Formats: sequence, C-alpha cells, structure tokens
Amino acid sequence: MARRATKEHSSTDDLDARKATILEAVVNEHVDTAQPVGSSSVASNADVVVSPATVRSEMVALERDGYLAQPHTSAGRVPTDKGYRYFVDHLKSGVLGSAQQRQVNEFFAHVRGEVEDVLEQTSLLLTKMTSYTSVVVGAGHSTSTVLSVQLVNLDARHQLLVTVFSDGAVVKHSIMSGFDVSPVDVAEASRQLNALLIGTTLDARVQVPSRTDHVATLVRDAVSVLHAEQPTAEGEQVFIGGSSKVAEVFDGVDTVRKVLGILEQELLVVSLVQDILNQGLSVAIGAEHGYEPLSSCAVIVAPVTIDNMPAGAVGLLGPTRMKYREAMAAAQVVSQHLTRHFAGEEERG
Amino acid sequence: MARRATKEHSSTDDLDARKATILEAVVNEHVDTAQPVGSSSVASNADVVVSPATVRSEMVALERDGYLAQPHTSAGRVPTDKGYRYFVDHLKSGVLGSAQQRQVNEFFAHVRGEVEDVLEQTSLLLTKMTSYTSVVVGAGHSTSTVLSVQLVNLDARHQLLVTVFSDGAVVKHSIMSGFDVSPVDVAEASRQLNALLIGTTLDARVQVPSRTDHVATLVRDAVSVLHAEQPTAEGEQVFIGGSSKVAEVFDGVDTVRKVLGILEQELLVVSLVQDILNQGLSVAIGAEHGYEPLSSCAVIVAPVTIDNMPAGAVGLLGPTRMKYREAMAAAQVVSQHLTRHFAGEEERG
DNA sequence: CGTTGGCACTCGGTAGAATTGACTGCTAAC
DNA sequence: GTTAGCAGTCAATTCTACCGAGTGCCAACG
Repeated sequence: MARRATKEHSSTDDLDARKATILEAVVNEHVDTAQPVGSSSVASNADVVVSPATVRSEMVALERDGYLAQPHTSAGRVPTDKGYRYFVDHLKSGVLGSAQQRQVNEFFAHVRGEVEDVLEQTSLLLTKMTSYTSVVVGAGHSTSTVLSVQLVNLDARHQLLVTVFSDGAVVKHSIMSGFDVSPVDVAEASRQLNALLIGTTLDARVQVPSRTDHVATLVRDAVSVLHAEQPTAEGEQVFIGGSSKVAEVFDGVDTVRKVLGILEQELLVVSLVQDILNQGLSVAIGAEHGYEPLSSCAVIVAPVTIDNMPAGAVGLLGPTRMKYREAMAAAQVVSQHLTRHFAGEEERG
Repeated sequence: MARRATKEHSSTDDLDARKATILEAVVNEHVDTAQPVGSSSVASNADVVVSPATVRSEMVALERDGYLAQPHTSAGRVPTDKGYRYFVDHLKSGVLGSAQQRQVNEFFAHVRGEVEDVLEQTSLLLTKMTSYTSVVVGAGHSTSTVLSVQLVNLDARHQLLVTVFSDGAVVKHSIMSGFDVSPVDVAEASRQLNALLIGTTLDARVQVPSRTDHVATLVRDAVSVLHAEQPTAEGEQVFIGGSSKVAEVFDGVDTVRKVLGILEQELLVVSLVQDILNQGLSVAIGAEHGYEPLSSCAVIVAPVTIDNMPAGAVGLLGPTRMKYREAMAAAQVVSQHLTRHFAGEEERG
C-alpha cells in the first residue's frame, strides 16, 4: 500500500481521512436515497466537520481520482464502482441486528432434512433477511466415492440404476436393454456393480466384463451411463431464492430482464460464484466479475466448507447501490452457520 | 375445441357474424400493436367489408355487451377478458409453423435421459418456441407403488433410506440413529423394509415391528420418515422456463414483480395449473383462475397423460394480450408429443 | 495555507398552456 | 341499414417559463 504522500493525482489506493469520510458519507446517503448527493447534505453528516465548500473541493478531487461521478453538471455526486470498492474494502465488518441474529439462530436450530432441502431453505432465509436475490451453491460430488449401487427392474427391458455417494447424494439413471432381463440377472448385475464400483470415484476407470451375456451387458451399460454423468454438469446444485426481488431492486425493465436472463442459466451462475471465490473476493462490484449483463450488480459471496474443504457457497445479488454492511454480515453469518451445521451433522449421527 | 357451457349473460353468448369478425379484428390488431384499436383500422381489415361508421356502431354494441372497453373517451377499443374469451372459444385450432413443427420433432427425436430432465428440457423448448414463460408439471408419485427400498450406511449413526417407486422416482431420506448401527443391522433392516413396503403406496398403513432392538427401531424410523413425506408436497415437480420473459412481456415493473412472486411459489403454480385443468379449461384469461396477482395474465394448459391417466401438464403464461393461436398450438403439440414420448418409452424398453 | 461564505452559473425537472391528432358519437342523406 | 360528414373529446406532445439543487470560482478570513 502506498503511503498517502500526495493528496493530488495518481490514484494511490489510499485516501486521506477526510476524503474517506466524505466518500463514506456519499455512499451511505446514495444507498439510502438512490439520488445523487450534494455537498451540503454531506456536510450536514455528523462525521463531516467541514463546510460544504470544503466538501465540494474534496469532491472534485474524488471525482478526478475516479471514486465519484457526476450524472450531469448541476447534480450531486454518485459513487463509481471504484468508490464502492474503496468503501467495501475499508468497511469494518458489520454486525447483524439482534432480530436478524435471532432469525438465523432460530432457523438453524430447527432445520432438518436432506442437504438439498437445507440449502434451498437457506436460500430463502437469506432473501428474507436481506431482500436481495440469493444464490446457494452446493458442491458437486465429483470427489466423493460410491457407497452403493443398485439396479432395479422397472419392467423386463427397463432398469433403473440408483447410485449412492459418500456425501449422501443419490443419482438415478435409466437403462433400456435390448433384451428381456430376469430379476435374477438384475440381482447378479447389481452384485457385480457393487463389487466393481464401491469406493471408486466417478472418474476412476474400472475393469468391466467383456463377455456378451445379459448380465455382463447390463453391467457394462450401467457403468457407462454412470460415467457419462461426469462431463455434463459436475453435479453442483444451485438454489436461487427471491428472483422476484430483482424486479423490486432495479428500476429499468431492461436491467431486470438481463439479470433474470443470467439467473436462468444455472451453470453460468455457478461459474460466476466460483470465479469470484477464486479471485479471493467476497464482493464483486459492477464489472469486476466480468459478466457484462451484471455490470450494474454487486455480488457478495461467502464460502461454505466441510472439513475445511470448499463445499459450496452462499451469495447475494443486488444493485451496486446495495447495503453492503448488512448484506455482507448476513452472507457471512449464514455461511458460518451452514458450515457449522454440516460439521455438526457429521459429529452427531 | 370450444367449450364453455355457461351462457346466462344478459346478452347471448353468440355474436352475429359481423360482430364476431370485428371482435376478431380488434383482438388481432391489439395483440400485435398493444394499442387501442380504432374503427378505421378495423374497417381496413380485409375481412371487414363495411365502413368505419358501421364498425363504430357495432363497437358500441360490443362494448355494451362487455366484449370491448375504451380506455378513455377518444381512444380506440381494447378487448376485455370476455372479449378474449369469445375469441379463444371460437378459434379454429391453429397449426404450428413448419419451422416450429420441425423444432418440436427434432427435439423429441433426440431427447434422452431421466423424466425430470426431459420435462425440464421441454419447458425450455416451449419458451423458446413461444417467447412466453412456460410451466411443466410432472405428476407426483402418490399413486405409484414402492419397487425397492434400501438402507445405506453413511456412517455408524447416520443412514440413508433410498426408495424407488414404480414410476421411476427415487427419493432419499436421511436417518440419524441414537446408537451405533452395524452393517449387519442395516442389511437386515433393509431386508425387512423391502418385505414390508414393496408394492405398497405411500399412504398405505403397514405393520411395523414393535420390538425395541436396533433393527426394529431402524425399520420404524425408516417407515415413519418415508410416510412423513406425504403431507409436505405430493411430489409434483415443477419446471419453469423463461421467467425472464416475464420482464419482456409485461411493461409495468410492479406487474413483473407480482408475477415473479407467484412463480416463485411452486406449490401455488401447481394448484393453479391443477385448478384450470379441473375446470376443464385449456385457457384461463384474466381473473378466470381466481389468482388476483395474475389478473393481467392468460394461462394456457394442456394435459399430459400416461396410459390415459393424467400425468402432468404443460403450460404457458403470458399477458392476456397474447398470441393465443400460436401459443395454444404449441402447448397442444408439445403435450401430445410428450404423452407419446412417455408411452413410447413404456412400449420400447 | 487551508477553510469558508458568497455569488454567478448551469441544467435537469416540473408545471401550465397551447397544440395536435386520433378517436368518437351523432345526424342527415343515400 | 349503411354511410359520409362533422363537431366534440381527451390523451399525448410540445413549448415555455421557471424553479432550485448543486456546482465552480473567488475573495476574504483565521
């Protein structure tokens, strides 16, 4: 970090205390009112002890350095993405309101059920807390091993392969055979599949029988259909809560359309969240994530871990003009609770 | 195709040929332009052979009888819900464009995979074809019987109950035991569960062992957690495609918000579709379905059957000002293809 | 020197008046 | 019964004037 030697020029990454205070005031005010904010309303802020005139001259500096922008000549200032970035980076981590804290505790004290259900509920919790659209991503089971495989006869030529993974995931695949399969064959195939696959991961290569009898064919079909799973999607699950909030939080119908269009593409949402996490960020503002249609959005993410391994993430999506402090606190607290929840489940049990 | 037995309005439910032609012209024009349509543009329609003045006098009659409405005194006419209803009831079933027909054929020639995946893809197909939001509902497995139950050890105190139903559905439930369970116990419980549950439906009462040993407890827990499934949701699956179309097709942001809010509540969507089907309708216009927030929408539904049993439905949701002919044709064709697809799967296999 | 009050200026937003034009309903003639 | 013509209505548009929020600049002040 460069020191604050010159107060002019060169966008050093640090602002002197007064500029920082003013920037913060502008952000807070603008988030509240959605309006450009002028020098006098900044000066009336309790933390700012100088006159509007001084504020004005500081503001031209902030604008020159790219932290603020002016919609038009005789309007107040609006924070730029860079301005928000500074604000967020220098935010002392907020604390949740006690009511919200209670809401979260209450929620995690009572959730039950399958992982998927918990994640979905969590997503709803997050939107209810923040009024922003939330995204919860559950990690795929690419690294987990097969616990059990079972072949079930739907009818003579139609079987269902049910695979259980060590992370509790269950996937099914239907298999159509070109010949009638007897229950005995199915049972035998099931037995062989178990012997073959238990303990392996999906990308492990296994030795399939090369014979041409019914059972061997079934086994081969089952293995291939199961391994075909891999490339499609890595099995990540995405739960999006409160898409309708998008329409409440953005004003332009076209923005709403663009954002919803993105949210519909779940794979894209996964990579968005993944990208942000990979960049080590907890917030991506405006164009930082590189998804153009979301350039008027900010995305907050917080990782969820199981046994210190990344196991997903929770996220919030709002306008760049969003209540970062509250939203970040919510995301963080919920992600921690979620992490603890899954750890707790392991431990109990 | 026309149904609607109730005819007890002050005016007869049938219009003379000229009024019908004029109404149709108004609907077509309004659907195209989204603007109130005036007498002269109606008169210039090829099917209308009278002068604007005559059209005007017919229009006052149509307005008196509730088929048209005037936004304000010096504006053209707009169809009312009743007007759309008449239009739809007297629509000769449209034919799909050849390009679209090809698209559908192509699609159903190549879809593969699990029922859920097919339904989801179908939903995307429908939105792509029509540019409206689509809803595909897959029937729940409340009537199907248990084909197989399996208990899998996640760890000593943590089991997973995997149940396969005759319709190919697979559901899982985790079970936490208050004691360590040996693999032998799990296998035995699994065996007992199979004996107990195979062939039953979810609402059947079964005789559970009353002993207090580990295996019996496991069995009891498993049965109760499985039967607890029932009340929550009947297992219907809903696939909604193109929610973002909502933002394209409606103009008011508040309408968008309301409609999205409804779409988020999947249970509500299921009952909406169910209600409309129960009323025997294929289209619900405006307030006909009784869901107030959707009063500016029209919903088109077409049933999907398996073995002549209702097995779900496909639907399209758009503004009352929607292209009924095309949309209805699309819904119908797709539902038929879907019905045939599932029938075909049974047959092959 | 930095800070401040004062002042002229800019420009978006709004309110009202005038205008337009797309309709209508009515009526009298065909 | 149909039509042409005409007067009337009213939303939408345009224009104008004006207001006021907010700026940049500057001179004065500690």
